[in-house]
Order: sequence, then C-alpha cells, then structure tokens
Amino acid sequence: MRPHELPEIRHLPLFRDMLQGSFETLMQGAYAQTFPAGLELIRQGDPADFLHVVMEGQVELHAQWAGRECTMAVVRPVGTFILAACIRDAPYLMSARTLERARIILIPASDLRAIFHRDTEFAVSVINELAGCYRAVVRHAKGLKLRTSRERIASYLLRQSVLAGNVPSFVLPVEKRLLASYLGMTPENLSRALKSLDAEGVRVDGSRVIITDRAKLSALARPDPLIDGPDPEGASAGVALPPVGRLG
Amino acid sequence: MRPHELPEIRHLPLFRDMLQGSFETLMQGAYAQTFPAGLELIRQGDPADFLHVVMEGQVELHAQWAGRECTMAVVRPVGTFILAACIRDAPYLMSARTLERARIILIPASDLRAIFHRDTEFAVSVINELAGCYRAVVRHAKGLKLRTSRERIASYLLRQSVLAGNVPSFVLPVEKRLLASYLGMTPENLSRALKSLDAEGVRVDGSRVIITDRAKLSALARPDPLIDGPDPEGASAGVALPPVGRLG
DNA sequence: GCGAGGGCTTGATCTGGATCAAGCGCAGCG
DNA sequence: CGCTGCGCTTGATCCAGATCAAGCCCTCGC
Repeated sequence: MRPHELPEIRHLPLFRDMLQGSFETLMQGAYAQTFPAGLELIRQGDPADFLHVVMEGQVELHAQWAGRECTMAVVRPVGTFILAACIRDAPYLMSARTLERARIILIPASDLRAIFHRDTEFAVSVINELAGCYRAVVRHAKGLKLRTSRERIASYLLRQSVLAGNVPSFVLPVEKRLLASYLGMTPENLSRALKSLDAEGVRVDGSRVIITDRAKLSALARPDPLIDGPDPEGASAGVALPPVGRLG
Repeated sequence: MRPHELPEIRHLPLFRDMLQGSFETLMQGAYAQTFPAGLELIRQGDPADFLHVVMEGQVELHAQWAGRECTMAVVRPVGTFILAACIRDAPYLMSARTLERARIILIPASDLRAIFHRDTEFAVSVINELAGCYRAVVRHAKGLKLRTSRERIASYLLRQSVLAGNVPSFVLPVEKRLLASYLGMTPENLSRALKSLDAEGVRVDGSRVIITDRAKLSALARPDPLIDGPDPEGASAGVALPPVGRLG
C-alpha cells in the first residue's frame, strides 16, 4: 500500500468516522494490487471474500444470465463495491471487470464483519452506505420501468452535465456500448437515439456532448430528484452510475 | 397496540437481537393504526417520518413519474418498509398504498436513528436488513434487464411454487394487473403471455396456476439463485416480491 | 335482483427497439 | 506504415410488447 493511499481511504464516508484502532486493524489485513485492463476481478456467484476499494482506474459491474450480459454500474476512484455481499457473507450478485489499468485495495470481508460488531460508529457508516446504495438501485429500477430509452438517455446526459458543473458540453466518461448496456438498450439503439436527440437540443460529436438547448432537453428528460438523485444528504451518497460508484 | 403484536415485532430479524431496553424505548414512541383498503399511506417525495411495520393486510410499494406508474414491491405481514429513507432522513423514493384493510405499526424515524447509534446489536441488524433489501432490488433489476417478459413470468411462477412448498398448483397472491406492473409489462401482455405458457407446462384458471410440466417450465425460466434468490442466509432475507416484503 | 364499475381477456393494429448485416474510422501492433 | 480488430454508425428488416378498442364476468352496493 502506498503512503498517500491510507489517508484517502480513511477519508471515505465509509471509513472516516470509525475508531482509529478499528481502522488500523482493518488496514492490517488489507492489501493493494494493480490489475491490467479488461481483467475479470470477480465473477457473480463467487463467495464474497474481499471488499474492493478502487484507487485508480474504472471498474465495471455487470451481470450475466443465459448468455446475455448487462452493465449494472461503473465504479471509479475513490469508491468501493460489493459491500452488501461481504456483509451478508453471500455470493456476489454481480461480476466486476477492469475497464482500464486499475489499482484496488482488498479488505477481507471477515475483518469487516468482525469490526462493525465492535465499533458502533463504523456500523453506522456501513448503514448509511448501504442505505445510499439501496436507494441508488431503486432509482435505477424506477428509470428502467418508468422511462423510455430516449428519456433515459436525455436524463442521463442532463445528469452528467450537472455533475460536471452545469456545463453545456462534456465528454462521455465511458464507452458508448457500455453506456447503452447500462441504460438498458443496444448500442445501435443508443447511436440512433443520440442522433435523434438533435431535435431536442443535443449535439453529439464522437464522445463529446454539447447541450444546445437545455430547456428543450429538460422537457424530454423531465429530471426528477427521486430518480436522478442526488440524495440531499450529499452528492457523494448513492450516485451509482458511470459518474461515480460505490455499489454494494 | 395489541398484546400479541409486541412479541411479533420483537421476533422480526430487524428487532430480535437488540437490547431489551432499546426495544422498549422504540416501542414507546410507536403506535398502531388500521387503514382501509386503497388508502395512500405515503407518497414518494414525502419526508421519511416513520418506519412502517405491516401486521395485517398487504401494502403495495409503487413509483410514479410523468403520469406513469409502476409497482415496485408488495409487503405482507410481518414485514417493514421504507427503512432506507428513514435512516437517511431522506424523501421516500416510493409511494405506498394499502391493497386491503391493513394494520400498521408506525415507528418514528428519529427514534430509530437515535437507537442504532447506541445499540450496536441493533445497528448490525439494520445492516443485515439493508444489505438484504439492496440485494433484492439488484436481483429485480437484473431480471428486468436480462430476461424477456415470458422469462420473467415463468420464473416468477416457479418461484411462487417453490415458496408455497414446491406444490404444482397455487393461487396468485396478488391481482394480475399488479403482477404485470411488478414484472414490468402491461396487463394485456401478461394475459396473453400466460396463455402462451400453456405450451411450456403451465395452465392458468383465473388466479389459480397449475404447473403441468415443471421441467419444461424450468427450461424456459432457467431459474438462477443470483436472480430469483433466496439468499442462502435465510429464506426470510431479501425476497422482495409479491411473496414477501420488507423493503427500505 | 339489478345495475355499475373494475378486472380480465381477446382482437386488431402500431411502434419502439432488437436483430442482422455491412461499411467506416481510429488505435494498437507487428 | 499498413494490417487488423474493435467500437461506432447506418440501413433494412423483424418482432415483442404497447396501445386502442370492445366485450365478458364477477363483485359490490343499492
């Protein structure tokens, strides 16, 4: 583990309130590792041995069934994933693969479980983290069930623009095919839909997005804090998406 | 509150391990109320004031956006809902309405939050509950993204049959229109799909379902513990569906 | 007992999005 | 530098599922 990494981890909402002793114990069992791009870190169904903390690089969480596959989220620094499985000591529900070279801290799940039994502050942090994760997935499910493809895209673009500081132009943080899968559609459909959003105040050039008419786009997207977040509690909370991770 | 209700609540996974004193404090602020059928208990966006515990009757959790609406889950006795919003002190992401006459215990969210800061055992129970809820929604989202309508129906029927004790015949626990919405389709589509499942080993007569060829149905549904549950941890864990609730 | 409403089915039609099939263009690599 | 692979687009076609529109039937209330 590198010297600058410890404070970074310590600063995460999940770890910042715990006792110093607990934190040290936790870190003693932890180790860091660097993985190449495109590596399958965990496979759904595997037993949950380690909580993963992404220090560098992006990690995709995805699920597969019957030969099909879909992206559930993308985690970026500094975020954690598969907390829930570790806590439950249950099999992972999702697989994870690196999208690029990634540095990851691995914390043994058993240490985690032992410590929140002893450190109430840490237990409370875990509660908050999980509640945030839960709400993030509920939002995602709401979007899938209540919005059409175009509406999902439109609100995604709007969200990205807001996260980047309300800028009218930004670069997509992930590949389009991944974004398509995350939004529950095919790459072809995303491609066509993006072009059709021309009429709704969006211009796309490669991975660059330019919002030319925010009002028109909003009229289509109808952004809603109960779907698009964030939790008022803090932007760092449960934003589960290409912009930020930390999914359990 | 009725005399038999206290032990029932105490016996829930969420409350069974906490200190007796904590439990008593929690119950002092709580009160029970009976609501008629079809009543909107909470509306999405409202501040989370009370954790709800369903003692009798079914409660539907649903979401709405842009005039559309969908069912997210059904909670039945004895289960709790909107735990996550209470913990976060954030607005509800879902609305709740009674499907029939229902008796509900209301526990002030502030008491809840105060107590898990003091009672680690309770905090741990909350962690487990939330982790289960989280995993339940992830499963639901996986089903929506990875399976077609027919596959979702098929696996739902199989799951119900298993929950009822692997019986070949059972009665649907909820109205079909609600089931359709829960499974992410229209009532018309559900109706037609159910009839078409005739060829896959299912006969439906009103709300009665008869599985005539389990193998054939399984071949279509391809049931998977990573989608259909349950968590190995215990059947009572995160089964979020028409069969059982306790969603945060 | 009868009327009204709502849930369910059924039919006809429409369409959003998937699938299949090329081409294009860029990045990585020999 | 040119080959190769892959991500992206574009076009053509197909299909699952939505929508629209009746009718049926059961339940409930008067």
